[in-house]
Amino acid sequence: MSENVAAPVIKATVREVPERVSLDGLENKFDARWRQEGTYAFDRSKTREQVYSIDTPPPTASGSLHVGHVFSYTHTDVLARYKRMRGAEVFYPMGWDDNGLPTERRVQNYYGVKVDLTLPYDPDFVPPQVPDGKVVKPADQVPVSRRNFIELCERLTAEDEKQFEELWRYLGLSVDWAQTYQTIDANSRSVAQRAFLRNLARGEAYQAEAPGLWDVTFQTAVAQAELEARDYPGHFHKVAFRAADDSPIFIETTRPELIPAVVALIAHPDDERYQPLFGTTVRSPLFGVEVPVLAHAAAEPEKGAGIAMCCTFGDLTDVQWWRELDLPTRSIIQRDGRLSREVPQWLNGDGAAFYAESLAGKTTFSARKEIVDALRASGDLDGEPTPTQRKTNFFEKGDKPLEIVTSRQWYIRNGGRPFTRRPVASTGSTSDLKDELLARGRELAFYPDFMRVRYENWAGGLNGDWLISRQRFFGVAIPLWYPVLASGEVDYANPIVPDEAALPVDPTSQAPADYAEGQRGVPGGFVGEADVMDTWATSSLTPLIVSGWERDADLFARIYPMDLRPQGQDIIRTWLFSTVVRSHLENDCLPWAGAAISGWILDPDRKKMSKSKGNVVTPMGLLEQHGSDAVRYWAASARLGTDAAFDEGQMKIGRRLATKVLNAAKFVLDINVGRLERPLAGSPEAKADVVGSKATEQIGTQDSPTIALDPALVTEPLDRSMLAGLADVVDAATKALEAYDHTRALEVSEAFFWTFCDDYLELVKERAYSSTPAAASARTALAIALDVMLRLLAPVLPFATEEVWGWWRDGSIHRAPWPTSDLLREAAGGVAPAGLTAAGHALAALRKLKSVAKVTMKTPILHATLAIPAPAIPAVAAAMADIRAAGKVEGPLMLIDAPESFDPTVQGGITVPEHELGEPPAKTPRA
RNA sequence: GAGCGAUUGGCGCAGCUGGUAGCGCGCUUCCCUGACACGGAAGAGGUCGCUGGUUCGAGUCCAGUAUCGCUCACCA
Repeated sequence: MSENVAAPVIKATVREVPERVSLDGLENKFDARWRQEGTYAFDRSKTREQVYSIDTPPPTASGSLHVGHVFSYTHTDVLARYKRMRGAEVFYPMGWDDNGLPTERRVQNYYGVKVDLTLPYDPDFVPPQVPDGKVVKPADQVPVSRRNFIELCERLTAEDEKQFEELWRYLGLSVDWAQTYQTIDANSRSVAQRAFLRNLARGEAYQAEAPGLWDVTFQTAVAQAELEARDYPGHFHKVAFRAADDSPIFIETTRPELIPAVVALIAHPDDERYQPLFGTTVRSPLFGVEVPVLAHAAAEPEKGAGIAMCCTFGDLTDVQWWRELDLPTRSIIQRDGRLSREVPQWLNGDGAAFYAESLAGKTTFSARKEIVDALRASGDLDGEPTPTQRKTNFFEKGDKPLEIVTSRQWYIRNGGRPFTRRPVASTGSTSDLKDELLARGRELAFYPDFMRVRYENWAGGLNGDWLISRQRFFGVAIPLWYPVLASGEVDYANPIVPDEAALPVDPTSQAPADYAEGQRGVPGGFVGEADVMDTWATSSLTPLIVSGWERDADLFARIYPMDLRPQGQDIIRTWLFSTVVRSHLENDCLPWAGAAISGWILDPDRKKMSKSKGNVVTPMGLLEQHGSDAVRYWAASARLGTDAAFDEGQMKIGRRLATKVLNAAKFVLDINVGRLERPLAGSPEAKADVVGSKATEQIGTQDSPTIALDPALVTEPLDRSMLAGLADVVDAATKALEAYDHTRALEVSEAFFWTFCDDYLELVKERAYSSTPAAASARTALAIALDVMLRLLAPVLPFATEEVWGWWRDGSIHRAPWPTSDLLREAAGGVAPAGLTAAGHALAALRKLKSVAKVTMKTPILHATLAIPAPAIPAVAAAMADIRAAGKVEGPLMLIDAPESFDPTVQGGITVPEHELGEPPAKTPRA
């Protein structure tokens, strides 16, 4: 700082300052200008060290953006603008997550179509016209090929995406709109398929035929990350199994409809009640199936009767027992959630007849009723079912409890099961994958830091690998085919893999190399994998998608690994974790250095805002009503990781601040170009000046419209003191933003700005108006402060600050350098910030006199005595002329030492002219 | 059941490495002062959830406890 060569003095030319300032219309005005001038365009000639790259969350395209989006995206934008002003070349893309179930459902309803995998692609397909709001019943939906369906998805989401972009532009996100992607576009599909194939080649992706959680509504397997435990009412049924001697063994179950699928009864090995039964068999009620009584440590003696019925499969504990005790498989629940239509082979006699007659093809709900009735009739039900409330796993988007069915699925290793990777070059590591991923979590910077525990909880608690295959249509296809053997059987164990150069591929409509389409589904031919990947399997690759992985090596080297992932706290276990997994497996590094986690928006009742509650405000309406700067101010007032209330009051404060910025700037600039210049009060010319603004303006035109931001011109102690305070603010704001604490930065900047307006501006006003030598000091200090304060506020208030910048500076403020304290400290010349504080207190004391006397502030004070703590006396004395002018003190103003008090107070009172006091206001009692 | 946050004037929040509380809104009173009435001035209002402990001294550190929120686990 000390050795710096004096920077050239900035000379600004004031072009035009509007007569009336306004925030209205700034959003569209500057969106157009920024677009035209490419203000936020990414310069890809910059090196990795110069680049700050952001892995922007792609919002779900099929739906609408809500206040929560505005909130969290503003956080990112504030940071992006800060980094840009700090000189970084910011890579700030925007994606649209149009891949997956939400889009699929929306397209299905919007166009009234459904996918039929057997149909060929029809290039001339025209979707049916569905009137707005009409819902086409599934039976009436037009079947289309998957490729046609995907085209419709792309068409519809393109419209949504246009609207989203409009909103983001209006909000002022400094995104480079040339850097956009969709999670279903060809590049994303290529990246997703390529990454999958590489996982496959390295043994990190595998398929397995296994029992897993299944949603019967969407008829797809779901992953652990998509589960949601919800309260679900049920009943305990006390049911008798029979031992060899016909004595009853009571179990308790909430799912009696699974009795036909029972494979064992299980109790804890130490449970003395059941120890005699271990190794024996018992008969199931109604069906008379003999099942063993077994011991397993996972059985809990306190739960229910202490002995559990193990069925294939009622829950994940059943799966565990089935696996560890090597039990047979007796599945009766089908993929549609109904009991199988054929009588299971292990049933016979009366049991088989009962099944055929009363249970086959029933939903679990009706089957349960049938079985309970039958148990009651047979005397195997002890007492009546007792209601209970339990937690059950649901698919987060579903509304029926998940069932467990056995199916062939694809998995990617994520540490949920023990796995050791091949030693990797960089570390030579052969540690367990879970440990490696936990280490990655420790390596990643979380803002705020406590969000890390969510990662650790999740990664540490995984109990299975990541299931990525979905039995859906709109998604990235799993890029595989399987040979069909001569027998007609499909050889899943030996998938046919496409060449990476051919990606993306759709195995349901394209034949693998060396095969002809005519060989599809015939012996000696092939079948295509029908499943798609889950949407997270694509979005876990966003850093690779945006950075041109395997497509644009030059770009990749400048962007990846990235600097920041901003995202919501709710998807740490999904998006954040899965991205770390993919990056770790593919690139052996973290995908980004840090993750900024935004909180929720709560409505005033402290409930999470949600559509279903009908309390969602449309963001565009909000922006139009309050102005984007105001809404951004509200968002920026909440710290990362903290939930915030939806608070329009805060937006009004933001608007007030933005308006104040315009007005204060207008004043500073006007006064600098002499537009407001006027003779000192009391001089003969003063009387002539009351004519009005026209005359004043004419005076102003005498001066040059050029302002020199020259620290050497700041000579008065009060002015220097103000700049010293601002220097501290710059340092504090910079430090806060470096720590991703945008709230703190805003707070200190804003507080200073108000002090600047309320105290400093008022104190120096008279001097700055005048043509005295000290006026130049005030004017220059005002201009220097304005220049710095505008830049401090620019990340939060991009529109108001850009407006003001345009009045007197060239280029965009958003490409201007972030302020440093050097120049300010130079101008302050060692004067302490406390001087302004003391003078401000002195002024406040004078104001208080008038306020207490209930007179207007322009009332002259005839004499006053200020008691000031001794250390502050020199500063106040130095600013005496300003204090007298601002306080309109016309008579003597005495300063005396008041060691007891830290604030200046008035002693002895003041005198204001009698006539100014007027009649004391009549005190009428209030109702 | 485990973990993580939060608990400060009516409301929304700050209080960094401990020294007897700050801001904004709202409220009261006053002022249309030539940057701004989308403004300005001055006020009233809190023993910082509770209980202990460390310390000369604790919203600030430690232990426990309560309430709220979230995350994970919990389907017999």
